[in-house]
Amino acid sequence: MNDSLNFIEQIIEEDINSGKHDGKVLTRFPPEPNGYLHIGHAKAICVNFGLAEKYNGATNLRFDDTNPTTEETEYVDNIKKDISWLGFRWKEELYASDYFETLYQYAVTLIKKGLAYVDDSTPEEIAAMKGSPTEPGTNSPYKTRNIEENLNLFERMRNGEFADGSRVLRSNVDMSSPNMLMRDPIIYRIKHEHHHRTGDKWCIYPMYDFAHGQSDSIEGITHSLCSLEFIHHRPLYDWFIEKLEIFPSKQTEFARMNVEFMITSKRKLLKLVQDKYVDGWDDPRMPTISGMRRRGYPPMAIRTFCDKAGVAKRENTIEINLLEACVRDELNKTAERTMLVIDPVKVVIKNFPDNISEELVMELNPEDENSGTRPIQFSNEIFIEKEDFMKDAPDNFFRMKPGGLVRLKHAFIIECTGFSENANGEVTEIYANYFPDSKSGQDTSGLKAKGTIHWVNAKNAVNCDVRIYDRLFTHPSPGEGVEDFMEHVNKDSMTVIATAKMDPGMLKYGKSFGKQFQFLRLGYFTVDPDSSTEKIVFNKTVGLKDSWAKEKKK
RNA sequence: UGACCUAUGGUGUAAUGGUAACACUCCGGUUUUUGGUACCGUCAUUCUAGGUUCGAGUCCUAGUGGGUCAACCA
Repeated sequence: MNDSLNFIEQIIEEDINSGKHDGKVLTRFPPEPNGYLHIGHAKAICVNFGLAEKYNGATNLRFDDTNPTTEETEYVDNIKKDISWLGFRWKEELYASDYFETLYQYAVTLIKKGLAYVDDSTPEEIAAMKGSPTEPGTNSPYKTRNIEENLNLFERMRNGEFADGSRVLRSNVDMSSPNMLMRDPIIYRIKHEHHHRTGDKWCIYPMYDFAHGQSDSIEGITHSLCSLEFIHHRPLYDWFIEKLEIFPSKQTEFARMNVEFMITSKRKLLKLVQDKYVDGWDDPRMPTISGMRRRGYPPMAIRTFCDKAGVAKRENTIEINLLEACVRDELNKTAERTMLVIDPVKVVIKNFPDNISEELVMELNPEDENSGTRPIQFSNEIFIEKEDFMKDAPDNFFRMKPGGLVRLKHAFIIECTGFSENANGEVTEIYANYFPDSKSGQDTSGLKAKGTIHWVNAKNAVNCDVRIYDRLFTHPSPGEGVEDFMEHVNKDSMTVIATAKMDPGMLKYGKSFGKQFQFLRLGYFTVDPDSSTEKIVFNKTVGLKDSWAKEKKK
């Protein structure tokens, strides 16, 4: 597809070429099971799984569950569902908590080497001794505690003899390091908490820095890919591997992907849900994977998007245009076409016989020769889109206008002969004549219609709900330049339309959640789980490009 | 008064010391029974100052801008 390599691919190829790890590539995706996956995670998933796939390697799914107070099994299931939906398969499903005993022994090893000590200081004291980015820290009075005492104390920590927060195990590195993370970081803390997997077996839990890299090493992860914010952790990551003399996994950092009009902060997302600005984590406006799924974004479109966004180390904000282009591109190839009228007005075709209907043929997807067709019924009363008719139309308006010709998609050319309107000047009904010899596919009329519009047979049309979504935020970088990001929430991000008309044959898709359609000339839509076989609810995924909208502005 | 990362069109990513390119957007056009798709075209780019070199977007130094780091979170 593209023969230029990103910087991680270059590293991997160098490693393969030099015979490192026998040319094997093993990556990992390490979510903490305390929230829902979002577009940013999708990027990390694509990078980790994608690279492994490209280099004939594999990827472990490892839940980073070292903090029992925030983690739940419910999230584990959703995370697995999201990754699978994106189309990736992990080699092994693992948990950092699987390694608690090994990690404990690693800590003992460190203590025995004089590289870790039990600190009785309070959290406040430890913070004070940390120093600041510009000032070195100071040594804890417990830093010189002897090995025997440390071993004894650490064992008693494990045995539950001490209260939460009363003691910690710290690594013995360097309190004067310019890297704050090297200033004797805490590696074990006491938490008398129930863990979602280990239950009440443990009351001490390792910190991220003493779990993540070690887990990588235990699994034999060759390339541990993470976001840039962890770059300061790398010296520590390497330090533990060196001192513990364990498998040398290598951490490589790349920049997180930001997307215009989207937020990925767990706290902010939660606020939107709790304050009911959206209808749950899978609301189609949410940047969560479950939200995008419900919105109708195809998994392949999300993967293509992440690929096209690229991998590098600088701050970036990807235009939402690119995501929507990927979605359209995918759906154009795959979505079944049908006609639906969102804002209907009736057209009466005066020279078409009443009480009969004519069966016409509609192609399911012009981009796919094998997609087939479906029959549709034409009669003397149809609905068209209100905005496809203009009383006083300019020359560049190619749709329906008095005295003008227009093609009804898959049907006939009609000529508008008049209309009626109410006291407010709103058009209530339109009149037309059709040309029997202008039928789609067998047109012998010689007539030319500049425009083609979609329609629905009014004689048997049924109502459905259509939910139209707009951006969740009014600013491409929500929260920028204002005190509270909520100031940028778009209050009109969802419009529910209950007047839409469709062919009754569509009712059979009432339980086909996620089924995708292109409503001709309107956009891509998908069946929402709120649907039933009595009443379908469609979510608008994304509109078609609309060059008429641009033309109108001129 | 620290350390680390980073700087290429509007956006993102390439160019691995040798003609700055690709995608999306924008704008214009061709085709079209979706004002969609497809196709073609236009505009537009190396933060600044020094240095090394026959030659620097690339290497070096300094500056400037942006980002990150002081949770018993991950």
